Amino acid sequence: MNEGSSKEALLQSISIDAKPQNRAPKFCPHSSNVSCTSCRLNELCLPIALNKTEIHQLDQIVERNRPYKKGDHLYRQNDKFKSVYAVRSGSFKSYVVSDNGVGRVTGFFLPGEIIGMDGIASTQYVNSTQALEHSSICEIPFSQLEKLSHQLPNLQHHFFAIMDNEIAKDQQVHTLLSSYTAEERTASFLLGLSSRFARVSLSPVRFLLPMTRGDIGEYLGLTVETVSRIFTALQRKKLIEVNNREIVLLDMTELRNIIGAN
Amino acid sequence: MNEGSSKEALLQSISIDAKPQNRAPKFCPHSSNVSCTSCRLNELCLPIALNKTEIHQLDQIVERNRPYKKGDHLYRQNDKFKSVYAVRSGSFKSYVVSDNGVGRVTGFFLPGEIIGMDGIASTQYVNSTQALEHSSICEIPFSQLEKLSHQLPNLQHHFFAIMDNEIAKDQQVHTLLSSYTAEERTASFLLGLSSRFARVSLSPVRFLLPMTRGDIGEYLGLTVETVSRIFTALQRKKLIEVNNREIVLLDMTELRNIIGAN
DNA sequence: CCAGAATATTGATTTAGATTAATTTGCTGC
DNA sequence: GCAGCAAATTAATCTAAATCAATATTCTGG
Repeated sequence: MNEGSSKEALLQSISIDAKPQNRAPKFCPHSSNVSCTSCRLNELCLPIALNKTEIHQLDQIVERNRPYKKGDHLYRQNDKFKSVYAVRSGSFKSYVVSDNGVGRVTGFFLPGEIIGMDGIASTQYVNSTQALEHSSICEIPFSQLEKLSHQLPNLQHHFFAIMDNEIAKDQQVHTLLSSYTAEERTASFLLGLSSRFARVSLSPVRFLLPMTRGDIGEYLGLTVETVSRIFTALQRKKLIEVNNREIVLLDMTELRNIIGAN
Repeated sequence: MNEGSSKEALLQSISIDAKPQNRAPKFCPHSSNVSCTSCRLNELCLPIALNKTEIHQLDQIVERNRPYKKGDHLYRQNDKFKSVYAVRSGSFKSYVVSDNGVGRVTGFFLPGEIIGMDGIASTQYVNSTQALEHSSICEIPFSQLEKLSHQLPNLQHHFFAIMDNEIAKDQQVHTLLSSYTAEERTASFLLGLSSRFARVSLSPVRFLLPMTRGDIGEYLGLTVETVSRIFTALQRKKLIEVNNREIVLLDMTELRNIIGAN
Protein backbone atom coordinates (compact mmCIF):
# COMPACT_ATOMS: atom_id res chain seq x y z
CA MET A 1 0.00 0.00 0.00
CA ASN A 2 2.60 2.52 -0.97
CA GLU A 3 4.29 2.39 2.37
CA GLY A 4 7.69 2.80 0.80
CA SER A 5 7.30 6.52 0.28
CA SER A 6 7.50 8.72 3.33
CA LYS A 7 7.26 12.35 4.24
CA GLU A 8 11.01 12.65 4.30
CA ALA A 9 11.28 11.18 0.83
CA LEU A 10 9.07 13.97 -0.49
CA LEU A 11 11.05 16.61 1.29
CA GLN A 12 14.28 15.30 -0.13
CA SER A 13 13.01 15.00 -3.65
CA ILE A 14 12.43 18.71 -3.82
CA SER A 15 15.62 20.63 -3.44
CA ILE A 16 15.40 24.35 -3.30
CA ASP A 17 17.90 26.91 -4.53
CA ALA A 18 18.77 29.79 -2.30
CA LYS A 19 17.49 32.67 -4.41
CA PRO A 20 14.79 31.23 -6.57
CA GLN A 21 13.32 34.66 -7.23
CA ASN A 22 15.57 35.11 -10.21
CA ARG A 23 13.53 33.56 -12.97
CA ALA A 24 15.98 30.97 -14.25
CA PRO A 25 16.12 28.94 -17.45
CA LYS A 26 14.34 25.60 -17.33
CA PHE A 27 17.08 23.34 -16.00
CA CYS A 28 18.67 24.84 -12.97
CA PRO A 29 21.06 22.41 -11.24
CA HIS A 30 19.84 23.51 -7.83
CA SER A 31 16.21 22.71 -8.39
CA SER A 32 14.26 19.98 -10.07
CA ASN A 33 11.31 22.21 -9.78
CA VAL A 34 11.60 25.73 -11.08
CA SER A 35 8.58 25.59 -13.33
CA CYS A 36 5.00 24.45 -13.04
CA THR A 37 5.54 22.24 -16.08
CA SER A 38 8.20 20.19 -14.36
CA CYS A 39 6.65 20.28 -10.90
CA ARG A 40 5.66 16.90 -9.58
CA LEU A 41 2.52 18.46 -8.13
CA ASN A 42 1.22 19.97 -11.35
CA GLU A 43 -1.57 17.42 -11.54
CA LEU A 44 -2.94 18.57 -8.19
CA CYS A 45 -2.20 22.22 -8.03
CA LEU A 46 -3.32 25.24 -9.99
CA PRO A 47 -2.06 23.97 -13.37
CA ILE A 48 -4.64 21.19 -13.38
CA ALA A 49 -7.00 21.62 -16.30
CA LEU A 50 -4.58 23.91 -18.11
CA ASN A 51 -2.80 23.02 -21.34
CA LYS A 52 0.93 23.45 -21.93
CA THR A 53 0.73 26.99 -23.25
CA GLU A 54 -1.53 28.03 -20.42
CA ILE A 55 0.73 26.46 -17.79
CA HIS A 56 3.58 28.39 -19.29
CA GLN A 57 1.63 31.63 -18.87
CA LEU A 58 0.86 30.72 -15.26
CA ASP A 59 4.53 30.00 -14.76
CA GLN A 60 5.37 33.57 -15.61
CA ILE A 61 3.53 34.95 -12.64
CA VAL A 62 4.51 32.34 -10.03
CA GLU A 63 7.19 33.41 -7.59
CA ARG A 64 9.13 30.59 -6.00
CA ASN A 65 10.13 31.96 -2.63
CA ARG A 66 12.94 31.01 -0.32
CA PRO A 67 12.08 28.08 1.94
CA TYR A 68 10.31 28.71 5.22
CA LYS A 69 11.48 27.16 8.42
CA LYS A 70 9.29 25.88 11.22
CA GLY A 71 7.35 28.72 12.78
CA ASP A 72 7.97 31.22 9.96
CA HIS A 73 4.91 33.17 8.94
CA LEU A 74 3.64 33.27 5.38
CA TYR A 75 1.50 36.21 6.42
CA ARG A 76 -0.20 37.48 9.52
CA GLN A 77 -3.75 38.38 10.42
CA ASN A 78 -4.60 41.85 8.98
CA ASP A 79 -1.64 41.93 6.62
CA LYS A 80 -2.65 43.43 3.33
CA PHE A 81 -3.88 40.70 1.00
CA LYS A 82 -1.53 40.28 -1.90
CA SER A 83 -1.06 36.70 -2.95
CA VAL A 84 -2.32 33.20 -2.70
CA TYR A 85 0.20 30.44 -2.09
CA ALA A 86 0.57 26.87 -3.26
CA VAL A 87 2.38 24.52 -0.89
CA ARG A 88 5.30 22.90 -2.65
CA SER A 89 6.66 20.87 0.26
CA GLY A 90 6.15 20.70 4.00
CA SER A 91 3.03 21.92 5.71
CA PHE A 92 1.38 24.99 7.18
CA LYS A 93 -1.32 25.83 9.66
CA SER A 94 -3.52 28.89 9.69
CA TYR A 95 -5.02 30.27 12.84
CA VAL A 96 -6.68 33.27 14.39
CA VAL A 97 -5.88 34.71 17.79
CA SER A 98 -8.72 36.33 19.65
CA ASP A 99 -8.48 39.37 21.89
CA ASN A 100 -8.10 37.28 25.01
CA GLY A 101 -5.14 35.47 23.48
CA VAL A 102 -6.84 32.15 22.82
CA GLY A 103 -5.77 30.79 19.46
CA ARG A 104 -7.88 28.69 17.15
CA VAL A 105 -6.44 26.68 14.29
CA THR A 106 -8.57 27.14 11.19
CA GLY A 107 -6.79 24.87 8.75
CA PHE A 108 -3.84 22.73 7.79
CA PHE A 109 -2.21 22.77 4.37
CA LEU A 110 -0.27 20.02 2.64
CA PRO A 111 1.63 20.02 -0.67
CA GLY A 112 -0.48 20.91 -3.68
CA GLU A 113 -2.99 22.83 -1.58
CA ILE A 114 -3.77 26.53 -1.90
CA ILE A 115 -3.39 28.94 1.01
CA GLY A 116 -4.59 32.50 1.49
CA MET A 117 -8.00 32.65 -0.10
CA ASP A 118 -9.33 34.39 2.96
CA GLY A 119 -8.53 37.97 2.16
CA ILE A 120 -9.76 38.42 -1.36
CA ALA A 121 -12.97 40.01 -0.17
CA SER A 122 -11.66 41.99 2.74
CA THR A 123 -8.31 42.92 1.16
CA GLN A 124 -6.71 41.76 4.40
CA TYR A 125 -5.89 38.25 5.51
CA VAL A 126 -8.20 37.12 8.30
CA ASN A 127 -5.84 34.35 9.43
CA SER A 128 -2.19 34.09 10.23
CA THR A 129 -0.41 31.25 8.47
CA GLN A 130 2.77 29.63 9.64
CA ALA A 131 5.01 26.74 8.59
CA LEU A 132 4.77 23.60 10.72
CA GLU A 133 8.11 22.33 9.46
CA HIS A 134 10.74 23.24 6.92
CA SER A 135 8.58 24.02 3.88
CA SER A 136 8.57 25.68 0.50
CA ILE A 137 5.82 27.44 -1.38
CA CYS A 138 4.93 29.11 -4.64
CA GLU A 139 3.56 32.60 -4.34
CA ILE A 140 0.98 33.76 -6.86
CA PRO A 141 0.22 37.50 -6.77
CA PHE A 142 -3.54 37.63 -6.83
CA SER A 143 -3.96 40.64 -9.08
CA GLN A 144 -1.97 38.83 -11.76
CA LEU A 145 -3.84 35.61 -11.21
CA GLU A 146 -7.05 37.52 -11.67
CA LYS A 147 -5.80 39.11 -14.85
CA LEU A 148 -4.68 35.76 -16.19
CA SER A 149 -7.96 34.11 -15.18
CA HIS A 150 -9.58 36.70 -17.27
CA GLN A 151 -7.63 35.53 -20.30
CA LEU A 152 -7.89 31.82 -19.57
CA PRO A 153 -11.44 30.59 -18.97
CA ASN A 154 -10.06 27.25 -17.80
CA LEU A 155 -8.11 28.95 -15.06
CA GLN A 156 -11.07 31.05 -14.02
CA HIS A 157 -13.24 27.98 -13.79
CA HIS A 158 -10.59 26.07 -11.93
CA PHE A 159 -10.07 28.85 -9.46
CA PHE A 160 -13.79 29.07 -8.84
CA ALA A 161 -13.68 25.32 -8.22
CA ILE A 162 -10.78 25.64 -5.78
CA MET A 163 -12.60 28.30 -3.79
CA ASP A 164 -15.69 26.23 -3.87
CA ASN A 165 -13.86 23.21 -2.54
CA GLU A 166 -12.77 25.39 0.31
CA ILE A 167 -16.42 26.24 1.00
CA ALA A 168 -17.47 22.61 0.80
CA LYS A 169 -14.63 21.61 3.13
CA ASP A 170 -15.56 24.29 5.64
CA GLN A 171 -19.13 23.10 5.62
CA GLN A 172 -18.03 19.57 6.38
CA VAL A 173 -16.10 20.97 9.31
CA HIS A 174 -19.27 22.77 10.34
CA THR A 175 -21.15 19.47 10.45
CA LEU A 176 -18.28 17.78 12.21
CA LEU A 177 -18.08 20.40 14.93
CA SER A 178 -21.79 20.72 15.42
CA SER A 179 -22.61 17.04 15.80
CA TYR A 180 -19.65 14.70 16.05
CA THR A 181 -18.26 13.27 19.28
CA ALA A 182 -14.58 13.60 20.15
CA GLU A 183 -13.89 10.12 18.80
CA GLU A 184 -15.79 10.77 15.57
CA ARG A 185 -13.95 14.05 15.05
CA THR A 186 -10.60 12.43 15.59
CA ALA A 187 -11.32 9.49 13.30
CA SER A 188 -12.59 11.85 10.64
CA PHE A 189 -9.50 14.00 11.00
CA LEU A 190 -7.14 11.06 10.60
CA LEU A 191 -9.00 9.72 7.57
CA GLY A 192 -8.99 13.18 6.04
CA LEU A 193 -5.25 13.50 6.49
CA SER A 194 -4.82 10.02 5.10
CA SER A 195 -6.49 10.82 1.83
CA ARG A 196 -4.64 14.10 1.52
CA PHE A 197 -1.34 12.26 1.96
CA ALA A 198 -2.49 9.73 -0.63
CA ARG A 199 -3.17 12.60 -3.01
CA VAL A 200 0.51 13.50 -2.98
CA SER A 201 1.54 9.86 -3.33
CA LEU A 202 2.45 9.35 0.28
CA SER A 203 1.25 6.38 2.27
CA PRO A 204 -2.38 6.73 3.36
CA VAL A 205 -1.84 4.33 6.26
CA ARG A 206 1.47 5.40 7.78
CA PHE A 207 2.39 9.05 8.16
CA LEU A 208 3.87 11.65 10.45
CA LEU A 209 1.59 14.28 11.90
CA PRO A 210 3.11 17.65 11.11
CA MET A 211 1.12 19.30 13.90
CA THR A 212 0.96 19.00 17.69
CA ARG A 213 -1.91 17.47 19.64
CA GLY A 214 -2.64 21.02 20.70
CA ASP A 215 -3.05 22.13 17.08
CA ILE A 216 -5.35 19.20 16.38
CA GLY A 217 -7.39 20.01 19.46
CA GLU A 218 -7.76 23.65 18.51
CA TYR A 219 -8.82 22.63 15.03
CA LEU A 220 -11.33 20.02 16.19
CA GLY A 221 -12.68 21.99 19.13
CA LEU A 222 -11.19 19.61 21.69
CA THR A 223 -8.54 19.91 24.38
CA VAL A 224 -5.06 18.45 24.08
CA GLU A 225 -5.91 15.94 26.75
CA THR A 226 -8.96 14.68 24.92
CA VAL A 227 -7.05 14.28 21.66
CA SER A 228 -4.39 12.36 23.49
CA ARG A 229 -6.91 10.15 25.25
CA ILE A 230 -8.76 9.39 22.02
CA PHE A 231 -5.49 8.43 20.33
CA THR A 232 -4.75 6.00 23.14
CA ALA A 233 -8.28 4.65 23.04
CA LEU A 234 -8.13 4.08 19.29
CA GLN A 235 -4.80 2.38 19.78
CA ARG A 236 -6.21 0.11 22.47
CA LYS A 237 -8.99 -0.83 20.04
CA LYS A 238 -6.28 -1.72 17.49
CA LEU A 239 -7.62 0.78 14.98
CA ILE A 240 -4.46 2.83 14.90
CA GLU A 241 -0.92 2.75 16.18
CA VAL A 242 0.56 5.91 17.65
CA ASN A 243 4.16 6.69 18.39
CA ASN A 244 4.33 10.32 19.17
CA ARG A 245 3.95 11.99 15.73
CA GLU A 246 3.90 8.75 13.79
CA ILE A 247 0.49 7.33 12.97
CA VAL A 248 -0.36 3.98 11.44
CA LEU A 249 -3.94 3.38 10.43
CA LEU A 250 -4.51 -0.31 11.15
CA ASP A 251 -8.20 -0.60 10.34
CA MET A 252 -9.52 2.04 7.99
CA THR A 253 -12.84 0.24 7.61
CA GLU A 254 -13.54 0.39 11.31
CA LEU A 255 -12.37 4.01 11.44
CA ARG A 256 -14.87 4.79 8.71
CA ASN A 257 -17.55 2.98 10.68
CA ILE A 258 -16.94 5.25 13.62
CA ILE A 259 -18.00 8.23 11.57
CA GLY A 260 -20.22 6.16 9.31
CA ALA A 261 -23.27 6.66 11.47
CA ASN A 262 -23.17 10.34 10.60
CA MET B 1 -33.62 53.20 14.80
CA ASN B 2 -35.50 52.20 11.73
CA GLU B 3 -38.07 50.27 13.68
CA GLY B 4 -40.81 51.39 11.35
CA SER B 5 -39.87 48.91 8.65
CA SER B 6 -40.72 45.30 9.30
CA LYS B 7 -40.31 41.97 7.62
CA GLU B 8 -43.85 42.13 6.31
CA ALA B 9 -43.24 45.55 4.85
CA LEU B 10 -40.43 44.13 2.77
CA LEU B 11 -42.51 41.24 1.57
CA GLN B 12 -45.26 43.57 0.51
CA SER B 13 -43.03 45.98 -1.27
CA ILE B 14 -42.01 43.30 -3.69
CA SER B 15 -44.91 41.99 -5.64
CA ILE B 16 -44.30 39.11 -7.93
CA ASP B 17 -46.00 38.29 -11.20
CA ALA B 18 -47.09 34.75 -11.81
CA LYS B 19 -44.91 33.92 -14.81
CA PRO B 20 -41.93 36.20 -14.56
CA GLN B 21 -39.89 33.94 -16.83
CA ASN B 22 -41.09 35.85 -19.87
CA ARG B 23 -38.55 38.61 -20.07
CA ALA B 24 -40.80 41.64 -19.96
CA PRO B 25 -40.22 45.29 -20.83
CA LYS B 26 -39.01 47.47 -17.96
CA PHE B 27 -42.29 48.52 -16.40
CA CYS B 28 -44.50 45.55 -15.81
CA PRO B 29 -47.52 46.42 -13.68
CA HIS B 30 -47.19 43.16 -11.74
CA SER B 31 -43.69 43.75 -10.56
CA SER B 32 -41.69 46.70 -9.38
CA ASN B 33 -38.71 44.50 -9.75
CA VAL B 34 -38.20 42.83 -13.09
CA SER B 35 -34.69 44.09 -13.64
CA CYS B 36 -31.52 44.34 -11.60
CA THR B 37 -31.39 48.04 -12.40
CA SER B 38 -34.67 48.72 -10.64
CA CYS B 39 -34.23 46.18 -7.85
CA ARG B 40 -34.06 47.67 -4.41
CA LEU B 41 -31.34 45.18 -3.52
CA ASN B 42 -28.99 46.05 -6.33
CA GLU B 43 -26.58 47.75 -3.97
CA LEU B 44 -26.10 44.52 -2.03
CA CYS B 45 -26.43 41.79 -4.56
CA LEU B 46 -24.43 40.73 -7.59
CA PRO B 47 -24.78 44.08 -9.43
CA ILE B 48 -22.66 45.82 -6.84
CA ALA B 49 -19.51 47.18 -8.44
CA LEU B 50 -21.01 46.98 -11.90
CA ASN B 51 -21.84 49.98 -14.06
CA LYS B 52 -25.15 50.51 -15.86
CA THR B 53 -24.17 48.72 -19.06
CA GLU B 54 -22.75 45.82 -17.13
CA ILE B 55 -25.84 45.50 -14.96
CA HIS B 56 -27.86 45.39 -18.11
CA GLN B 57 -25.77 42.49 -19.39
CA LEU B 58 -26.21 40.66 -16.08
CA ASP B 59 -29.92 41.29 -16.33
CA GLN B 60 -30.07 39.34 -19.56
CA ILE B 61 -29.03 36.11 -17.86
CA VAL B 62 -31.02 36.42 -14.64
CA GLU B 63 -34.17 34.34 -14.45
CA ARG B 64 -36.80 35.58 -12.06
CA ASN B 65 -38.58 32.44 -10.94
CA ARG B 66 -42.03 31.96 -9.55
CA PRO B 67 -42.25 32.49 -5.79
CA TYR B 68 -41.45 29.64 -3.45
CA LYS B 69 -43.70 28.78 -0.56
CA LYS B 70 -42.59 27.60 2.84
CA GLY B 71 -40.89 24.24 2.60
CA ASP B 72 -40.35 24.35 -1.18
CA HIS B 73 -36.92 23.24 -2.26
CA LEU B 74 -34.66 25.37 -4.39
CA TYR B 75 -32.59 22.26 -5.03
CA ARG B 76 -31.73 19.07 -3.22
CA GLN B 77 -28.54 17.40 -2.16
CA ASN B 78 -26.93 15.69 -5.20
CA ASP B 79 -29.01 17.55 -7.75
CA LYS B 80 -26.90 18.52 -10.72
CA PHE B 81 -25.37 21.95 -10.14
CA LYS B 82 -26.77 24.44 -12.57
CA SER B 83 -27.34 27.84 -11.03
CA VAL B 84 -26.62 30.12 -8.17
CA TYR B 85 -29.51 32.04 -6.64
CA ALA B 86 -29.94 35.50 -5.18
CA VAL B 87 -32.63 35.86 -2.53
CA ARG B 88 -35.08 38.58 -3.52
CA SER B 89 -37.46 38.31 -0.57
CA GLY B 90 -38.09 35.88 2.26
CA SER B 91 -35.49 33.47 3.55
CA PHE B 92 -34.00 30.04 3.01
CA LYS B 93 -32.07 27.44 4.94
CA SER B 94 -29.64 24.91 3.57
CA TYR B 95 -28.98 21.62 5.27
CA VAL B 96 -27.52 18.19 4.82
CA VAL B 97 -29.11 14.98 5.98
CA SER B 98 -26.78 12.20 7.03
CA ASP B 99 -27.31 8.50 6.49
CA ASN B 100 -28.84 8.03 9.91
CA GLY B 101 -31.40 10.71 9.18
CA VAL B 102 -29.97 13.39 11.44
CA GLY B 103 -30.15 16.75 9.69
CA ARG B 104 -27.73 19.59 10.11
CA VAL B 105 -28.48 23.13 9.06
CA THR B 106 -25.50 24.61 7.25
CA GLY B 107 -26.73 28.12 6.56
CA PHE B 108 -29.49 30.68 6.46
CA PHE B 109 -30.03 33.13 3.60
CA LEU B 110 -31.69 36.53 3.66
CA PRO B 111 -32.51 38.96 0.83
CA GLY B 112 -29.51 40.04 -1.22
CA GLU B 113 -27.53 36.94 -0.30
CA ILE B 114 -26.27 34.34 -2.75
CA ILE B 115 -27.19 30.66 -2.47
CA GLY B 116 -25.79 27.58 -4.14
CA MET B 117 -22.08 28.13 -4.34
CA ASP B 118 -21.52 24.66 -2.99
CA GLY B 119 -21.62 22.63 -6.15
CA ILE B 120 -19.36 24.52 -8.51
CA ALA B 121 -16.50 22.19 -7.80
CA SER B 122 -18.36 18.92 -7.50
CA THR B 123 -20.95 19.67 -10.20
CA GLN B 124 -23.57 18.58 -7.67
CA TYR B 125 -25.07 20.51 -4.81
CA VAL B 126 -23.84 19.22 -1.48
CA ASN B 127 -26.72 20.79 0.46
CA SER B 128 -30.45 20.88 0.09
CA THR B 129 -31.96 24.35 0.24
CA GLN B 130 -35.49 25.15 1.21
CA ALA B 131 -37.67 28.23 1.74
CA LEU B 132 -38.42 29.10 5.35
CA GLU B 133 -41.37 31.26 4.36
CA HIS B 134 -43.00 32.60 1.22
CA SER B 135 -39.97 33.77 -0.75
CA SER B 136 -38.77 34.81 -4.16
CA ILE B 137 -35.40 34.44 -5.81
CA CYS B 138 -33.42 35.29 -8.91
CA GLU B 139 -31.78 32.34 -10.62
CA ILE B 140 -28.45 32.86 -12.35
CA PRO B 141 -27.33 29.95 -14.56
CA PHE B 142 -23.73 29.45 -13.58
CA SER B 143 -22.32 28.69 -17.01
CA GLN B 144 -23.63 32.02 -18.23
CA LEU B 145 -22.39 33.83 -15.15
CA GLU B 146 -18.99 32.34 -15.78
CA LYS B 147 -19.05 33.43 -19.40
CA LEU B 148 -20.11 36.92 -18.42
CA SER B 149 -17.49 37.10 -15.66
CA HIS B 150 -15.00 36.41 -18.33
CA GLN B 151 -16.11 39.50 -20.22
CA LEU B 152 -16.51 41.73 -17.17
CA PRO B 153 -13.48 41.82 -14.92
CA ASN B 154 -15.52 43.66 -12.30
CA LEU B 155 -17.98 40.82 -12.13
CA GLN B 156 -15.23 38.23 -11.93
CA HIS B 157 -13.62 40.10 -9.10
CA HIS B 158 -16.89 40.58 -7.33
CA PHE B 159 -17.79 36.94 -7.62
CA PHE B 160 -14.40 35.95 -6.24
CA ALA B 161 -15.16 38.30 -3.38
CA ILE B 162 -18.57 36.77 -2.76
CA MET B 163 -17.13 33.28 -2.63
CA ASP B 164 -14.42 34.51 -0.39
CA ASN B 165 -16.90 36.06 1.99
CA GLU B 166 -18.52 32.68 2.16
CA ILE B 167 -15.16 31.17 3.14
CA ALA B 168 -14.54 33.84 5.74
CA LYS B 169 -18.04 33.37 7.17
CA ASP B 170 -17.58 29.61 7.37
CA GLN B 171 -14.32 30.09 9.20
CA GLN B 172 -16.00 32.31 11.74
CA VAL B 173 -18.51 29.55 12.27
CA HIS B 174 -15.60 27.18 12.71
CA THR B 175 -14.23 29.33 15.52
CA LEU B 176 -17.66 29.74 17.02
CA LEU B 177 -18.34 26.02 17.09
CA SER B 178 -14.92 25.03 18.31
CA SER B 179 -14.67 27.37 21.24
CA TYR B 180 -17.81 29.30 22.11
CA THR B 181 -20.26 28.38 24.88
CA ALA B 182 -23.96 27.99 24.17
CA GLU B 183 -24.63 31.53 25.34
CA GLU B 184 -21.80 32.97 23.26
CA ARG B 185 -23.01 31.12 20.18
CA THR B 186 -26.54 32.33 20.64
CA ALA B 187 -25.54 35.94 21.23
CA SER B 188 -23.28 35.82 18.20
CA PHE B 189 -26.08 34.35 16.12
CA LEU B 190 -28.53 37.05 17.10
CA LEU B 191 -26.05 39.83 16.45
CA GLY B 192 -25.20 38.29 13.10
CA LEU B 193 -28.86 38.21 12.11
CA SER B 194 -29.26 41.73 13.34
CA SER B 195 -26.61 43.13 11.05
CA ARG B 196 -27.91 41.13 8.12
CA PHE B 197 -31.37 42.59 8.67
CA ALA B 198 -29.82 46.03 8.91
CA ARG B 199 -28.13 45.42 5.57
CA VAL B 200 -31.53 45.19 3.90
CA SER B 201 -32.83 48.21 5.77
CA LEU B 202 -34.83 46.31 8.34
CA SER B 203 -34.62 47.02 12.03
CA PRO B 204 -31.46 45.63 13.61
CA VAL B 205 -33.08 45.53 17.04
CA ARG B 206 -36.54 44.11 16.41
CA PHE B 207 -37.10 41.26 13.97
CA LEU B 208 -38.87 37.99 13.38
CA LEU B 209 -36.85 34.82 13.32
CA PRO B 210 -37.65 33.04 10.09
CA MET B 211 -36.39 29.72 11.49
CA THR B 212 -37.36 27.41 14.35
CA ARG B 213 -35.39 26.90 17.54
CA GLY B 214 -34.59 23.50 16.13
CA ASP B 215 -33.01 25.05 13.02
CA ILE B 216 -30.97 27.39 15.16
CA GLY B 217 -29.85 24.52 17.33
CA GLU B 218 -28.77 22.42 14.38
CA TYR B 219 -26.90 25.38 12.97
CA LEU B 220 -25.15 26.25 16.23
CA GLY B 221 -24.48 22.69 17.32
CA LEU B 222 -26.90 22.90 20.26
CA THR B 223 -30.17 21.18 21.13
CA VAL B 224 -33.56 22.87 20.86
CA GLU B 225 -33.83 22.84 24.63
CA THR B 226 -30.56 24.65 25.09
CA VAL B 227 -31.46 27.33 22.55
CA SER B 228 -34.76 27.86 24.30
CA ARG B 229 -33.14 28.02 27.72
CA ILE B 230 -30.53 30.53 26.55
CA PHE B 231 -33.24 32.73 25.06
CA THR B 232 -35.07 32.73 28.38
CA ALA B 233 -31.84 33.39 30.25
CA LEU B 234 -30.94 36.35 28.01
CA GLN B 235 -34.45 37.64 28.49
CA ARG B 236 -34.17 37.36 32.25
CA LYS B 237 -30.92 39.34 32.03
CA LYS B 238 -32.86 42.03 30.08
CA LEU B 239 -30.57 41.70 27.09
CA ILE B 240 -33.31 40.59 24.74
CA GLU B 241 -37.05 40.20 24.65
CA VAL B 242 -38.50 37.06 23.11
CA ASN B 243 -42.07 36.40 22.04
CA ASN B 244 -42.03 33.21 20.12
CA ARG B 245 -40.45 34.22 16.80
CA GLU B 246 -40.23 37.89 17.62
CA ILE B 247 -36.93 39.11 18.98
CA VAL B 248 -36.05 42.51 20.39
CA LEU B 249 -32.43 43.21 21.15
CA LEU B 250 -32.52 45.39 24.25
CA ASP B 251 -28.82 45.71 24.98
CA MET B 252 -26.57 45.18 22.00
CA THR B 253 -23.51 46.39 23.90
CA GLU B 254 -23.91 43.75 26.55
CA LEU B 255 -24.63 41.12 23.89
CA ARG B 256 -21.38 42.08 22.23
CA ASN B 257 -19.62 41.81 25.57
CA ILE B 258 -20.78 38.23 25.91
CA ILE B 259 -18.82 37.27 22.84
CA GLY B 260 -16.29 40.03 23.28
CA ALA B 261 -13.99 37.88 25.33
CA ASN B 262 -13.40 35.75 22.27
C1' DC C 1 -63.41 27.13 14.58
C1' DC C 2 -61.46 23.22 16.11
C1' DA C 3 -58.36 18.89 16.17
C1' DG C 4 -54.05 17.38 15.60
C1' DA C 5 -49.44 18.39 14.69
C1' DA C 6 -45.51 21.08 15.10
C1' DT C 7 -42.99 24.06 17.97
C1' DA C 8 -41.47 25.79 22.34
C1' DT C 9 -40.69 25.83 27.28
C1' DT C 10 -39.25 24.08 31.68
C1' DG C 11 -37.42 20.72 34.99
C1' DA C 12 -34.65 16.55 36.59
C1' DT C 13 -30.91 13.63 35.52
C1' DT C 14 -26.92 12.03 33.06
C1' DT C 15 -22.67 12.32 30.64
C1' DA C 16 -18.96 13.66 27.45
C1' DG C 17 -15.46 16.25 27.59
C1' DA C 18 -13.21 20.26 30.18
C1' DT C 19 -10.38 21.41 33.89
C1' DT C 20 -6.85 20.68 37.17
C1' DA C 21 -2.80 18.46 38.36
C1' DA C 22 1.14 15.58 38.18
C1' DT C 23 4.33 12.78 35.48
C1' DT C 24 6.74 11.24 31.39
C1' DT C 25 8.77 11.67 27.03
C1' DG C 26 11.06 13.94 23.40
C1' DC C 27 13.61 17.69 21.35
C1' DT C 28 16.88 21.77 20.92
C1' DG C 29 20.66 24.34 21.53
C1' DC C 30 24.68 25.11 24.20
C1' DG D 1 25.70 14.93 26.43
C1' DC D 2 22.69 16.92 29.10
C1' DA D 3 19.88 21.08 30.89
C1' DG D 4 15.80 23.11 30.14
C1' DC D 5 11.67 23.41 27.81
C1' DA D 6 7.87 21.95 24.88
C1' DA D 7 4.84 18.25 23.97
C1' DA D 8 2.31 14.28 25.42
C1' DT D 9 0.17 11.13 28.56
C1' DT D 10 -2.65 9.74 32.39
C1' DA D 11 -5.74 10.20 36.34
C1' DA D 12 -9.28 12.57 39.41
C1' DT D 13 -12.79 15.88 39.58
C1' DC D 14 -16.10 19.10 37.80
C1' DT D 15 -19.52 21.20 34.74
C1' DA D 16 -21.96 22.71 30.54
C1' DA D 17 -24.91 20.97 27.76
C1' DA D 18 -27.28 16.64 26.30
C1' DT D 19 -30.86 13.61 27.27
C1' DC D 20 -35.18 12.28 29.09
C1' DA D 21 -39.70 13.67 30.25
C1' DA D 22 -43.75 16.33 30.68
C1' DT D 23 -46.46 20.31 29.54
C1' DA D 24 -47.74 24.50 27.13
C1' DT D 25 -48.24 27.17 23.13
C1' DT D 26 -48.77 28.14 18.32
C1' DC D 27 -49.81 26.97 13.70
C1' DT D 28 -52.37 24.50 9.96
C1' DG D 29 -55.73 22.35 7.26
C1' DG D 30 -60.27 20.61 6.97
